This record gives sequence, C-alpha cells and structure tokens, in this order.
Amino acid sequence: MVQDLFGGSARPLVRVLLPVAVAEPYTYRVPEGMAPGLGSIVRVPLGPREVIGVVWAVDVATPVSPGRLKDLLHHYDQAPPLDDALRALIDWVANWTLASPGMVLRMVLRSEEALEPEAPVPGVRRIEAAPPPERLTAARKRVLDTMEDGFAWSKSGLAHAAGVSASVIDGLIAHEVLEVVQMPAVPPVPAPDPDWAPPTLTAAQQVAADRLVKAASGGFQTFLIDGVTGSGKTEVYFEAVAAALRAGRQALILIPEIALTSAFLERFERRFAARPAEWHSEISPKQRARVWRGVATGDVRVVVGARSALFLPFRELGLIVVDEEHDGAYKQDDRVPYNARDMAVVRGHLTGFPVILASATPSVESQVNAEAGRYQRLELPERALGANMPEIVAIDMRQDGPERGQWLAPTLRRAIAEALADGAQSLLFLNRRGYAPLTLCRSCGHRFQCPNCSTWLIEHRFRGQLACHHCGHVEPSPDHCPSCGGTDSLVPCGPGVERIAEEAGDLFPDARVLVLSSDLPGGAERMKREMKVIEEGGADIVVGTQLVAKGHNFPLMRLVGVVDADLGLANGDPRAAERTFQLLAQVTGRAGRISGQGHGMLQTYAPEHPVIRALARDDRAAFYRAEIAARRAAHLPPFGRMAALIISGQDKAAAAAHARALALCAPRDPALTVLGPAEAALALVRGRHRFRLLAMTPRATDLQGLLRAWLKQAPKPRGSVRLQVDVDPQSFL
DNA sequence: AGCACGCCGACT
DNA sequence: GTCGGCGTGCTC
Repeated sequence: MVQDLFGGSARPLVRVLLPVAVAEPYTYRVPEGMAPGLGSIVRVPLGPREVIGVVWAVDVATPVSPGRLKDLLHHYDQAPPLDDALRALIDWVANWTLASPGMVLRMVLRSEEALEPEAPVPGVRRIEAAPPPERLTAARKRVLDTMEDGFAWSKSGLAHAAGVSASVIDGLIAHEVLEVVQMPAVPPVPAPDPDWAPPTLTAAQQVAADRLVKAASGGFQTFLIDGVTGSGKTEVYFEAVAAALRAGRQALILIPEIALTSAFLERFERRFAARPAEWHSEISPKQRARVWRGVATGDVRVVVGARSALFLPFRELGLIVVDEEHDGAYKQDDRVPYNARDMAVVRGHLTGFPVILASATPSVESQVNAEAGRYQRLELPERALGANMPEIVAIDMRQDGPERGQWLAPTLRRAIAEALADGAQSLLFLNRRGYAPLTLCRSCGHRFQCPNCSTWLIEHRFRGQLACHHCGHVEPSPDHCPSCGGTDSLVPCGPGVERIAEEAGDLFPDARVLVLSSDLPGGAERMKREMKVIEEGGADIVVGTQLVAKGHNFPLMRLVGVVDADLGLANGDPRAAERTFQLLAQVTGRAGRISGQGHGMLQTYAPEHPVIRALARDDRAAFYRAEIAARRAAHLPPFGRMAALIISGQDKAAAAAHARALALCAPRDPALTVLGPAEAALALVRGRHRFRLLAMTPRATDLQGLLRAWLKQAPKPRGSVRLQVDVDPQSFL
C-alpha cells in the first residue's frame, strides 16, 4: 500500500493488456480485496463498455493523470493466469507481425465463457429411502432397473438408456422417487493412453521415432520429418506424442484443413484409445469453452487443431507437431498476419520443448533451415508396407499433343485404357473448375468479362452459367453474342474439369466418369458420398481439381494424369514453382499409394522446367537445389524478406502519397528493392481501394526497422495502414 | 426535420 | 476492436 500526498492510501496500479488494437496496456486501479498477479485475467471498464484483459505488469507508476484511472471490475480467479511463456509469446508475435499485442491477445482469449467454471449439469438420482412408485409401469421399471448402479444420471442420458421419454422421468421426480441433483461437468475428452496400440514400425520409421522419443522429454529442438507420401510420418510423430504424454506433458498437433480432421481424429483414436480435443473455427461455443478450460487446467492432454490452436493457454505443453508444414493454410492474412508453423517453433523456443514439422514436400524455408542445422532432419525415403513410389513421366505436348480442341495426349489415353482394362482407377487432375476458362465470340472477338472484376467469366456447363471465380458473380449462359448479336459464334476456349470429363466420356463411353470439384452442388455431404463411391470402386475415371490432392486416400487409384502441369508455374508469385511442385507431388502421390502399383503422367509444354524435371525424374533434391539457388540469387524468402504494405481507405491522394514516400525511402538502403509502387499507384488510379507494395531485402531487421520508422514519422493517411511481413523468423531465435 | 451512412478519434 | 460524435446528403 502506497501513502499518497494527502495521507490516504492509494490503491496499487496494474497495467492490463486489452484485446483491442492499441499500442500498449492500459493502467487500472486495483480495488480493495482484489489481488491479481501477473497474467491474471480481469474485467475492466473501457469507454462505454466492459472488456476482459490480462495483467501485464504490476505495481507500476501511473502514466496517465490519476483522475482518468478506473478500477478493475473483476478478477477471474477461477481461471489459471496466462503464464510467463505465453505472455512472452504474445509480445513476440506482436513484435514480429507488427500487430498490436492486444490483437494477439485476442487470439488467446477466444472464449469468454471459459473464464467461469462450467455450470454443473442438472441430473437425477434415486432417493434411496423412497419406496418404488405405487403404479410401477413397465417404463418406470425400466428406468429404475437402469439406475440400479446408484449413480446420478443426466435426464436425457437416462431416458435414452432406459428407452423411455423424458416425461416418465419427470413423473418419477414428481412422485419423489427421483431427485434432481447437480452433477459435476463431464471432462471434455477422456485421457489418451500412450501405450494403447503402439504400431509396428519399419526400420527407417523406428530410427526417426527413437530420436523423437529421446527428445520428447528434453528442451527446445526443431525436427523436420521429411518423408515421401505414404512413408508413415504420422505413426512416427504419434510416438513422440506418446512420449510427451508419458512424460506428463500436453501435446498439440496442428493440421492445415478442418475438412481433414474427422479422418485424422479416428486415426488418433486407434492409436491412443481416445479422441483428442478438437479446435478450429467451426466448433460450438460450448465445446470451445470446454477445450479452452481443459487445456488451461491440464484436463485436456492432446489437442488437434487448425492454426488458431497455437494460441491456446496450455498449462504444461511439451510438444507441438505441425503436419503438412508447407501448407499455406498455416498463414493468416487478416488482422495479425502470422504463420502458425513459424510461431509454433517460436513457442517451443520460448517455453523450451521440441517442435516437429512434417511434410512429404517441405517448404523451401524448412529445407534451408534443415541444411543450416537449425532443424534436425529425419528422412523417411521409402513408403511403408513395402509399396513402391509411382513412376512419373512427362508428356511433351509439343510433340505428343492431342488434336486441336482436345486435351488428353495419346500416351495418356493409352494409359487410361490400360487401367480400365485392368479394372483400375485413373485420376485426371486439372486445377480449374468449370467447363472453359474463357468464352469468345468467333465473329467479333467479344470476350465475356466480369462486371465487377477485370477477369474472364468461366463457363459452367453443368449449371448453364457463366461465373466469376473472384467475386462470385454469375449470369446465365448466353445463346448469342451481346456485342454483335451473332448466334452459333460463341466458342469456349481452354479446358476446365467439366470439359475434361466430357472428353474422357467421349473416349471411353463405357467408363464411369466422376467429377470432383469444390463448387459441385450438394456441399460437403455429397462430397463425402462421392469420395466413398470412389473408394469402393464405383468410378473408373475421376476428374478433379485441387481437392483431390489432400487427405483422402483412393486405394484403387493407379494412374494420375496431370492435364496441365504448367498451370500455376507462370504467375508472378515468388512461390509459384514451390507451390506447383508441392501440389503435383501430392497429386501424383495418390497413385498406387496402397497397392504400390502406380504411375503418373504430366502433360507439359515445358519438360525442361526444373519443377517438371524434378517430378519426372523422381529427384526432389534437384528441385530444392534449383529453387534454393534461384531464391538466393533473387533475395527472395528465405534469403530475402518479402513485405507487403497494404494501404486501404478511400482517400486516394493520401494513399498515393504514402506509396511515393515508401518508394523514396527505399533507395536509402542499397539492399532494399521496392517493387510495385507504380503498380500500386496504377491500382489506385483504377479505383481499387487496396494495393500492395512488395519490398525485399536480405535482412528482415533492416526492412522492419525501416518500415516501422517510416510508419511512425509518416503522416497518417485516411483509412488504415497495415504492414505485413512474410518472413521465416528462424534466424532470429 | 429526421436519419442513414461513413469517417475519425478515443478508449487507462 | 468498438463506440459515440459529427458532417454530409438524401427522404418523408
């Protein structure tokens, strides 16, 4: 207690971080009888409303005039405080992403409900002293028989178990045979058993698993499990999870897609006899609160979740696994722009536990980190179960292309025919939805364009529509040209999956052809059904977009034909080659995954491109060598830093002035090249409200410092300014 | 006049 | 992030 000038006792002050986009924590008075410590979760007044926040510093001097100070409203003393390591992570991530710490805290405090203990569930129990009811009907007898064990039951659970309706139970309560009691809330998930079903591992898997198990009880270390499709990475890191559990620690497994969780959870259950807790954007508020609470108290031992699970308040986290670490879904682009893969490594470093990254096609960043010795590489070069990797060949479309208006090369057609003859499945992969990406008028040259965007409209023949894949605009398919009025003059240009399916149907009229594309009517349910149909051999030829690349195993798939392997290589994204390589490796890896009898064909006009050559020669190392050299030469990530300054708002003149300011400050650093102010200015002239500047420098600290200083001194434009830095932080740990 | 909307600054 | 205040412009 501090004596103030007037001899009265001044209340101690604390700084509270609020889930609000302000630069620093705010100061509040601690009222009598409240004793929050570092990390305590509190409720405070903020302007006209109340918000929750976390105590970031205690016993501080007031930075604002005492007259403005307000009192803490409440201390959530039932909720465990955020520990030092988690608070350090919040500050670290805020500093790294240039977001306000409050916005990072917001990702931690995702469930206000979780701060109060879970309300007990009302249940019913037999009143022991009470005799059976006078009229013991069959239904009533079933209820009492079910309750022989003497335990309390939930009403609905009891009704279900006894096969009666809830009114029978209400009747027994009214007759004072049963009483209503408060049952403690059920734990969110049962505890997993690390020794339930240990797998039989191959020699290579065993070597990797042994190293992980050894590291599991130790401090920070990052592993990269670099294993081909089907090599059994999951079994290997499950052993690390088991070791963490045995050591009394919690484990977190991050996976990229929500859509894949259910299959993954089942797999986990087979190994550990219990489902892990689930965490992603779709879970119900109640379950979210349960998992959050359970993670904080230690009742939940393993969480499987999407990137946001990284910010859960684990009590004794001892391992993070990042599965498919190369996946773009780990990046968040809005609010706090972070990559959960990198922040997982940061969390492991701050708390002191191992982190495992796993992929069949690791990101270039992780390959470089492994080469530099920052990550321990664990290689699984062969498929488990003795299956062979598919043989991949490139088809040079300049020499072996089909006739005009057709898209499947003769070599690929022969391979499909062979697969059909053997009763095996083929997958034709084309990452383009719809029938044709462009519709053209042959007589006047009119091209159908989106009224909102500057892109072409994609024909969807099954639906009879033209659609814009950027904004969702749709219009009915035209029967004449709106420009010259010509009928019969409209021609579709280029293929989409629908058109490939049509061609396959024409070539093989007896084959059952099935299209898999994310825009199929019927939603997730239909998709599940279709996947099952394929799995059970109900289709001969599957034509699919990107979604066939992930998750699902097709046991009968023998041939994978990539219709346009060059698609995606040409766009200006610095990661275009890497992404294409990863996608095509994943897709062709679907072939013969179970049978070991598979092959892939890549239709290409650029057979000498490093991506195509690496895939066709089954020489992944060659791809990474070429890509790493190219990145190094161009100062691209992970050697250069790529940042995007996004200025959004209505005031074009102010935003344009900012673009010029950045362009002007760039030459001060000879290593900094600013690409894009001209494009950005152009976008502004065209009336867009957003643009990007891409800036690159070999040293991230330079770029960050430069941009931060510039953001501080520059006049604030109307609208908002957001800075996004896309850089792998390993070199700063 | 009445209000819908967008912008902007404050929030301890 | 969220709120209230305020100016602008449109409608009853």
